[in-house]
Amino acid sequence: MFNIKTKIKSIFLELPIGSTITVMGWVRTFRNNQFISLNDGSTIQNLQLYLPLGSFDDSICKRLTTSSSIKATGELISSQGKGQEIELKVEKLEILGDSPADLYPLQPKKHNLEFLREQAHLRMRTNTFGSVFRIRHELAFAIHSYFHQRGFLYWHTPIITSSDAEGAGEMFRVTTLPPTGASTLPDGSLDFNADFFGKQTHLTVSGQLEGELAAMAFGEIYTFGPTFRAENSNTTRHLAEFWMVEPEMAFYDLEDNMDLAESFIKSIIQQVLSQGREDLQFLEQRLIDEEMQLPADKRSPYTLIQKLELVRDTPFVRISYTEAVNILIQSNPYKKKKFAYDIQWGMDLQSEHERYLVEKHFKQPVIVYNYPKEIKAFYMRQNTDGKTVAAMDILAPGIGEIVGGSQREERYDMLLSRMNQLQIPHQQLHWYLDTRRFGTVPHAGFGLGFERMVQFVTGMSNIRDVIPFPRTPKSALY
RNA sequence: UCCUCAGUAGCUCAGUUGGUUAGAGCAUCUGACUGUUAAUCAGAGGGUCACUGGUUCAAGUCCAGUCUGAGGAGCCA
Repeated sequence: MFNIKTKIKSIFLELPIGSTITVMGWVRTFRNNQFISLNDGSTIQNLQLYLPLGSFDDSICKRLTTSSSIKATGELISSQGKGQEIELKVEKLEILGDSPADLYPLQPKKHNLEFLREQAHLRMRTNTFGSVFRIRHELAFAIHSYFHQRGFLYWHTPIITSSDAEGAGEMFRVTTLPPTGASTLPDGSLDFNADFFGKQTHLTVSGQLEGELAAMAFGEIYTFGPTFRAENSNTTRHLAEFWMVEPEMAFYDLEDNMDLAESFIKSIIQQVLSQGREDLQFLEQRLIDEEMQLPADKRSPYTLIQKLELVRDTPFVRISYTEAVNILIQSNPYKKKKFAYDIQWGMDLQSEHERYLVEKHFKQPVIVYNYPKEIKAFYMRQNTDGKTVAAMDILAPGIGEIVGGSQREERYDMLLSRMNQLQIPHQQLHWYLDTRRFGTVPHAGFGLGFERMVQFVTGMSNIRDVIPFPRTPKSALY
């Protein structure tokens, strides 16, 4: 029977001094042959277990190594030591699983993140990753509750798709064809008729198009699922497998869309500020310690929590693409030719330009809207100026694009002609076009990269450190 | 994919103009100590210098290629 255990988190909340309780968890350190620092994952806080000298056999004490798992029962007392207020005076101790000290790869000291990335199966037992993944959970939960409270339907879109016309990047092929000796057509290409689905299939790169179908039935929906891109991207903000949140709303225009995105981000940040405080404080201190190494002018002006409170409390700046270009052209770095890339109306904003806007000029999240239609996707609604589409990107300090969205083109003829211009085959998307033929309505939506949001909230600089098992080019450990 | 940097003990790193048997701290192991806070003290063990080839009397060190990792860029969320 394991359900007699008390979670360490609740012990610190309730402080039931004098009562006898049982805890189970993993040993972080065993000091002075008397003190176990125990963590059970429910909180970043460790419970100190006190083993009076001589009360337990040497053969037991020797097995209290880092990451060994134990069950301990005793009385909760106030601590005589300085570092903690309470401790458990252990009367019964059972070792559930040994952890040989000469083999266990993690030491009770600071490891760098690259080493821990290679120990992905154990790194969640460290303070930093414990906090990151508890906050990841808190954010995921906050996302569901935000949409659920507003009557959005949680909509499951397919992970295996047969449409290759979504245009959101390279796709992973899904196949049961044998690696060698698969039957081919006369022209030498693979015969996908023999494949599992009788056609070529891929892992999804976006659930948006299927999300739009649901918005045309339920009004407001969101998806929250895994997404796959076979791009050879080697950066601190790209993964081959990541999680994306994609709300899609009928009867919304671009402004409604921006309002929702802003309210959504503020709400989930508020949720983490109130529910994940201890973990945020730990991560904040971690960043402060890290920044101590930097020269003063390179340090960030805010602490992690201050940054999140600022985002929660300040209205996002909203500027059109045209205004953004004007700001950039009048900026000092542009005049002094500090930008590596040129800026002209019609060109996509480069990372350095987005960073300037967000980190130097406005110093807070910025929504840029109404982009030139040439640099945006076929499904975005064309504006009356004939040059721009009703797109919007939310740019966050340190991360860049965290949300990309648009009002969708609901007019059948306009959509069809744009698809023809871009040579997108409509045969495969007849089901998508049908929504514009049968009861079409103005609608809009956006995509939020979940890991980028976790990065923003935790302050972790590499996206590989905010997902439990990162998949990147040349790397799918575990 | 491009540019830059890196790869030496389990971890973090030092290793001089190429020159004996490649070092340190932490961890580990052994012993001591005991109200500790990544406990402390003493001793011991631990190396395919990423891989392949080349230059040289001699390569951890120089050269070429490969692999892996990191940062930046592109693509994007």
